[in-house]
Amino acid sequence: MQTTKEIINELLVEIFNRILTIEGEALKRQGIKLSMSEIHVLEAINNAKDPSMTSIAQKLGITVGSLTVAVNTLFQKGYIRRYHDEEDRRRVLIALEDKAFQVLRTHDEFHDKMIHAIFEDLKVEEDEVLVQSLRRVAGFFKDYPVSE
Amino acid sequence: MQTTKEIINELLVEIFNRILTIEGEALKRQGIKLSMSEIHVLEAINNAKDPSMTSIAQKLGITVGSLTVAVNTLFQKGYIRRYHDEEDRRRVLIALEDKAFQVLRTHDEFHDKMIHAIFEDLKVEEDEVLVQSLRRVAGFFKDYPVSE
DNA sequence: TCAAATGTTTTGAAGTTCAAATCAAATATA
DNA sequence: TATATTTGATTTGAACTTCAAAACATTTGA
Repeated sequence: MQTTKEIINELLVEIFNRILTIEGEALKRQGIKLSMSEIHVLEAINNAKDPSMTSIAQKLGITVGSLTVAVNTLFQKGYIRRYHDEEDRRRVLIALEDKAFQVLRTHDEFHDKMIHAIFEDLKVEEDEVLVQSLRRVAGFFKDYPVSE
Repeated sequence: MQTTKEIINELLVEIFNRILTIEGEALKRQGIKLSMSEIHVLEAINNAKDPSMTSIAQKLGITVGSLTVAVNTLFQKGYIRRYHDEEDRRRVLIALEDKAFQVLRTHDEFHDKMIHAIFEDLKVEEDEVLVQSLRRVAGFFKDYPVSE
């Protein structure tokens, strides 16, 4: 009999990678020539209250230098544009092009379908205890200090 | 108010990455010069019923070629050894060296502590509904077809 | 003003992964 | 039994992701 810890461990080690693969393959099938990490960058830009390099990099948990590299290619491919903050011209702000919004919409649709399939299979949609527990787990990690 | 889907989405996109980072940093603090993916390879070897290249690569969801590369460096570093299956000399079997068992023990201890901290914080240890739900979620992804 | 701090980019290196080519051993078939 | 095919693994070259350190630009503070 597995303990809760072992199940959580399994989720962390195996499942996460599998989901990334599934989503990556979906992108390919849909003819979208972006990797999952590029999608994550676009998502972070989309959700950013403050769309500056530092702020987005922090959300993604990568260095600003790494983000610059990613943003360079996304710009080349026409998914984003850069502009300077007029208040502070050191700051580079990023905005999504229409092309990016389209891709995010398509990706969200797939993601929703996948989650929907899970719920259909598991019948957990109305499971209030699960919802509460997951919310707490998510909250826990959200606030967990990322030493740096 | 977030929906269950949004919470799951958050878990998938943000939280798992964060956990990988946390665990990776713990390795560094402990003076272990291995990446999380190398740890995953060692774990897969450790748990393998059939410790052959093909079988381990399949568990990890990577190609056998990629695993060969990983195994080469783990061998260089003295964490594993290779030998041929005497029944079928094409097959290469992998075994862990003591060094690897030590690292896995240390890693497991940290992982347990982390999970323990979560449970202490969340008080979900005896939450049977959560356990059942997580088990089903894990099971779902385990069987999800990885098209290849 | 100019030194320090802050925000970003560039660069070089390391790690991960894949696909394709190659090699080695086992199995099937003529 | 020879040899063609299949199966298991390795090698190689390329792409991608990421980081750290150096460099650059702008702002802020003494």
